[in-house]
Amino acid sequence: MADMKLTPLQQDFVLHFGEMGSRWGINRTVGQIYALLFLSEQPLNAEQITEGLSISRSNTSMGLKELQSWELVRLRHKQGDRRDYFTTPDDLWEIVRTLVAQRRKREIDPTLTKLRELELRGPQGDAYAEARIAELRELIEMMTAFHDEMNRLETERLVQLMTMGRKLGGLLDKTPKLNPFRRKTQ
Amino acid sequence: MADMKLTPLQQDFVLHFGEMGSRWGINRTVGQIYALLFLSEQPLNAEQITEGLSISRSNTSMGLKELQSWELVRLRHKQGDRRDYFTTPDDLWEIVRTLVAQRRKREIDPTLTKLRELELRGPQGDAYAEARIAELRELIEMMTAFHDEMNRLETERLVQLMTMGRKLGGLLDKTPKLNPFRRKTQ
DNA sequence: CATCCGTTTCAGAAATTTCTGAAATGGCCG
DNA sequence: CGGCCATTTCAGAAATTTCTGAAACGGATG
Repeated sequence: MADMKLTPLQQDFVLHFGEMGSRWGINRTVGQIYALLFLSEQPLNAEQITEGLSISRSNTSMGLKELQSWELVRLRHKQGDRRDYFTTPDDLWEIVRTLVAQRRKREIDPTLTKLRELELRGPQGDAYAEARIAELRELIEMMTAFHDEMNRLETERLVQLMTMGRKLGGLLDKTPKLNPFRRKTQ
Repeated sequence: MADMKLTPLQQDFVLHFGEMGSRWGINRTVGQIYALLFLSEQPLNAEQITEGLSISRSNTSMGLKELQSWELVRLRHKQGDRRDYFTTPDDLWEIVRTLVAQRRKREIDPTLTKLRELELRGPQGDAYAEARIAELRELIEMMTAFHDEMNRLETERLVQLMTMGRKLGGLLDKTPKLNPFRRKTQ
């Protein structure tokens, strides 16, 4: 663990996460740091990450700060060593929960706030736009409420729900019911 | 509809979508074009969008191309007018389905492919990393299978499921069952 | 309080992404 | 075919984001 040469497997995984970073809304370095920590059994310190990824020390520092702001990374300490060591949670479901929660916070919540703010202005004479905005707000509220529910489930129940497969549809009452989100025209 | 002055409501909504664009993995212009189309009862042509958003004609063209590649926008034609007109679907659920499908295609599927590729190499002597990769692949497979299931449901059933609230947990069998994704240690 | 060691900040450099105007393309019509 | 109109392409300009090295910071220790 001293010289931090990556195995070909780590190398490949890390590079992939780096490339995907931009699609995931993080930058390459942040993706690579996360990937490296994800595959490391032992916590790593900033120096090891810097060396492993051949990036600058300050870049590592910024990347770690970013990952901490996402709460995707844990800080650890070792006896008699004042450097910071980092890991990712062992439990993948916990990672997913964090990821979803953070994306919601950054990608959804600000828009929900904005939509509510727009509605507070009351009718402005553009009935279509106003209806469209209200409809979007309702949809987002429904989805976030559902997310809250799923989040409340213990992991075990969640896995149970997700692995139900075809049985899912069967659980639901098939009585015809009006769908508030379907429009009359197209 | 001729001179495309935006109302304050449209203006504000469009600017918000522009700002959020970067968080959503699209650029400002693309976000703005989508927002404008979303609030427009009538389909708009490229010229109207260009004018409404005060951007260049070529930027509009590129933005529309991008939105078409996401399948988030529909092409329409008017009698005796050979310009292309664009709209967003009336049905918000359809928009959400498209969005989720596209994000999965761009953000998840390539990684799933990569993970499988890494596993095909067989044991390389880094048991921890190999286990971690396998675990991640299994998790992603479970989630995509679940997505496929949800996607199969008609909108009405989906809404029914999402609005179940607390009853969700109650539906599930509470018999203790081993969770294949929880690790022994932390 | 001076030094050591690890971390963070920050201004500018480098890289990347976005945007524009001009030119090219493509199809329709007379 | 030649002109017209809408759209796309593309090379360079502009804007934004990422990355680096150097300096500042902070806190433990002798």
